[in-house]
Amino acid sequence: MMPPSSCDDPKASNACAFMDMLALPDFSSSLFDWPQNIAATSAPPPPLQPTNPIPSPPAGSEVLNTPPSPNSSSVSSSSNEAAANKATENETEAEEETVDAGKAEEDKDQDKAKKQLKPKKKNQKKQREPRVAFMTKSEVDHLDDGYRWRKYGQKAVKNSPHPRSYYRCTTANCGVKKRVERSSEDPSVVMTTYEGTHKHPSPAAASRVGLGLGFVHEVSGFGGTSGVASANYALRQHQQDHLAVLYNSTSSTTPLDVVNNSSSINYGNTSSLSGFLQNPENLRAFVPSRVVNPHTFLTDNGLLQDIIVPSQMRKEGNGDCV
DNA sequence: CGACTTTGACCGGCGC
DNA sequence: GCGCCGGTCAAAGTCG
Repeated sequence: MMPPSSCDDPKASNACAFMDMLALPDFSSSLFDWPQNIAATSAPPPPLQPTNPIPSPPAGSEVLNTPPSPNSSSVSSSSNEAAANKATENETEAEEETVDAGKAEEDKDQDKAKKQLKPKKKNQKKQREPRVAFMTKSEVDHLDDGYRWRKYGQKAVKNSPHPRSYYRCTTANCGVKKRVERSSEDPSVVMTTYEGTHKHPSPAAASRVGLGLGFVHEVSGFGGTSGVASANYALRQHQQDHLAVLYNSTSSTTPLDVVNNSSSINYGNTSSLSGFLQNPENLRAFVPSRVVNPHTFLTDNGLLQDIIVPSQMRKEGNGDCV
């Protein structure tokens, strides 16, 4: 079922590739104390811990990159923020209500009422759940990431012939959500956004002990790991060979990190998420303020280590890994 | 029959 | 204030 994990994959130098492809500023000497020879550094991932088995994205697709559109930070956060906040509120309330199982019925009714009347609290800009997004090249919209999702909505996307689908983790008390939409430029590209953190093991992971579904957990400081894990999983699963962008929308519009796996896609229109990401300038501008601590990244077997970066990609930027 | 999808409606935020 | 838009709900339909 599950494709072989690529943890032990020789694509370890992804971190390096990551930076290269992004043509990021020289973080190695400024922001952080980047490890030398990242490529070499990405040593074999330590035994994965079943800590936070996170989701895993897709099966049967190539992870490309994410879609935060430059102008609209829709994917990443801003525009979604509002709704997200709203949602969060609802979720929070829901949780509180569910505390008392005996009131299940009542809650239901209340929920309804809530929805209809919305006496919601205001000025409570709840913190957005950590979000991670990535693009994959796939024929299927809903990629298998190891978790079970229920579709709860679909909306037409402006300026795009492809609708956006909304999924929620079916596990009780797990508020993780996922948004899936196809790129308007390249229909073969699926943009997936994970929001929130799973508080339970992945069903798939359960039967996949040792597969390495815990690494994402190591990427601390991101504010969340589910999405990251999912993305990682996806990447691993599909051995994508494209650009993968992961960002944490928790912090407004700053992506957590961007991982480039390839440059085979050419999005000319920067007004689109994909196009935006294709522009190194954009990436550069996006990442710096919140670049993930390389140490965490590399030494903890974080994202990069899990994200597959084809050798061909490693030469995108400067070519050499510091 | 339960789980999941579809789909139209609703709601709140935001920009004008 | 109004309209647009993203996100969510929930009834109805579909599927295994």
